[in-house]
Amino acid sequence: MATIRDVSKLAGVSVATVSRVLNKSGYVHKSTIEAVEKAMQTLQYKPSHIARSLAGKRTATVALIVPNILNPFFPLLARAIEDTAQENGFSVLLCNSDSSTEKERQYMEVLATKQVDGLLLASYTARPEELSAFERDSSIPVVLVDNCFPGQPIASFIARHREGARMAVRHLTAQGCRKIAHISGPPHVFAAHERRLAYEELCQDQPWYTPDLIVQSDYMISGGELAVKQLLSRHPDVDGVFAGNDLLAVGAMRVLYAMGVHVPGQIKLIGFDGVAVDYAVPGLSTVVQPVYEIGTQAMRHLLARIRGESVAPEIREFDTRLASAASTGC
Amino acid sequence: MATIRDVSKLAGVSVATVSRVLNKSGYVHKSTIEAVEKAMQTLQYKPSHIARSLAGKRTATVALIVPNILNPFFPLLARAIEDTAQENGFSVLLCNSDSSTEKERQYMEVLATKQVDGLLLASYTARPEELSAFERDSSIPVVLVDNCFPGQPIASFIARHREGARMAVRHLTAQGCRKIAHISGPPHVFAAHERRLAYEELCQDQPWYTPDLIVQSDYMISGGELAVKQLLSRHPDVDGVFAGNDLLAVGAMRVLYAMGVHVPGQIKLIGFDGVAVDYAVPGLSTVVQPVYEIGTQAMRHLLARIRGESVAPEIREFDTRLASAASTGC
DNA sequence: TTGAAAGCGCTAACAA
DNA sequence: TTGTTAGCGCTTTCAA
Repeated sequence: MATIRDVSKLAGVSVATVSRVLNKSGYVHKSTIEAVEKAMQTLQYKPSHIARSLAGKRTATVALIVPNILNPFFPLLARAIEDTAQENGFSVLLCNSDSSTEKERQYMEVLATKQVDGLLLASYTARPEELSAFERDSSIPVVLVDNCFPGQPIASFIARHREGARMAVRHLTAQGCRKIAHISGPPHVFAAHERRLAYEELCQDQPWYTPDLIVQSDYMISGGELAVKQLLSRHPDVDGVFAGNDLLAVGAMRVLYAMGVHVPGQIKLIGFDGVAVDYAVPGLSTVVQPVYEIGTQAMRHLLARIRGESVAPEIREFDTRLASAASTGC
Repeated sequence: MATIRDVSKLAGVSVATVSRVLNKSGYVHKSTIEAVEKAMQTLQYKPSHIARSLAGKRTATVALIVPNILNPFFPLLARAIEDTAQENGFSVLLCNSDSSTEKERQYMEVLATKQVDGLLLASYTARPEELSAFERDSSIPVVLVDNCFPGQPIASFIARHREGARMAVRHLTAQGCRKIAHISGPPHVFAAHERRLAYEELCQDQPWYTPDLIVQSDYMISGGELAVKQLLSRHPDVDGVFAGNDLLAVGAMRVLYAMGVHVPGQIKLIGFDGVAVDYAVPGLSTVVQPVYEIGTQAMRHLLARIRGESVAPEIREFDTRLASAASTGC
């Protein structure tokens, strides 16, 4: 592998000059530029990122920590982030935290010693103080995705879950549902909380409402299966289910199908996220988050921070969209 | 951030000694080890990966290039690889090639200058000579996943697709199918080719067989939708479909459902991969690849290569497993 | 068992 | 417009 020194010798200039043409910094005579570029060509010179990182301070690498890339929400997010990174000459380190604060902590420690230039974090367990401390100590900018801490100075990119959930419930009502249940996600997950609040807000004054129409679950298919069984044993007359996310909805759909309960004939079902839409048969109604857009914008913001542009750590919210399909009778 | 020099001063030893206790290399007196460790503690010392990489040659980072993390096959692979990497102190860079040789080439160039220690490649477009050349020029070991070049000295980890496909076809036959079609994947994809060969091998001598029972497609849901439409217009009497992968099967299932063709009553359907199983309603029969195992073993092999252990670049094959469900009447 | 010192390949003052 | 040089933080001979 040719080094900057080899190039400088071949071109008959100093390494500083080579560095200058490499970084297009400072003044270099046109003819020297050409000579240097020619030397680089013939030597097949490729600057070492490692050496650059040690000398300068940029690694051109960011990290993405997600709970689990197997949850279909995250591949789309990862893809958006990687695309945007790639366009800007950055690489992406992928980390799975399993929502364990311990694993998150470990990752962040390694990432700091690897000197990544920025961190995109999809976490529902991290505390805002820890994140601020990490930013301060490591001086690595952090951007939160799909979560936020209102009032804290942490950049966050998140959909308008409350509004989206309202759309879901209203849609069920509009489709004729008269007793709607909700399978909610983990309460410490901001999005899950928001969705549940929207359901309660719209339903709690209805004559048929009782608190145990809400079944709490995780965000997994198996959770949806379990939840809908519980629900039907408590309330056999439910005719609409707002599942906290698409995985829960798929789980619910599978059980209903197995039990011979017709969807949407007997029960109408709607999910949230818009990630499993293409897989479900029959089509699953859902509230679609603009995940790709969220990822792109989050990465753009992070890049701006990395470049030292002074961007405020605002909370950016994104509109959702109702996608109605067979599972609600559309 | 404390450096090795800070530690050496506080401990009253040289940086070389600190380096020795850091790497547990060479002889160090027990009492000095303790002193150094104490100094590291009080200074909260964390060695810089970057500096280590420049001095030594290890980055403790590998790259994973996949066509597209959105294809549900790859998150599972990525998860396996990342888990194994993490257990061994390695990080994983994620790259999406979109099966473009140009993007692959670009990534590999960047990865070489970033001096990743190894490359896991899921590619159906790369040529074996290029890979060998890359290994030689960059001295970065490459492991191929879900593809292989028989006869070439490139380590490969891949399922026994031919056998798996035979299971699929035999299962359809056993379930009573008397005219079986095949939706095949891209012909340049090794796995797709193998699966198709198995289908042909088992079906071409049947009285009902005609070559146009094979519809060629991509490996996407939309492809499956299109293919099954074509198929039914050509052969309305087909009663079994072996889809080249689960995405194709899901696409087929959606169209069949929409057309009012009952699955499995009128047509029995089976997929391949085992990645969308949990999403489909009703359950999709499929041939399950041990994707997690493949990823784990591939990463282990790569780690061995990185450590300089002399491992032969063999082709490792993995058994598949039939998972029968509602879509074939089980 | 320990230390001094020469790099690893590059950037960024500072001089010229 | 260009060159000299001192690092960046660590590893690794080579001597002691």
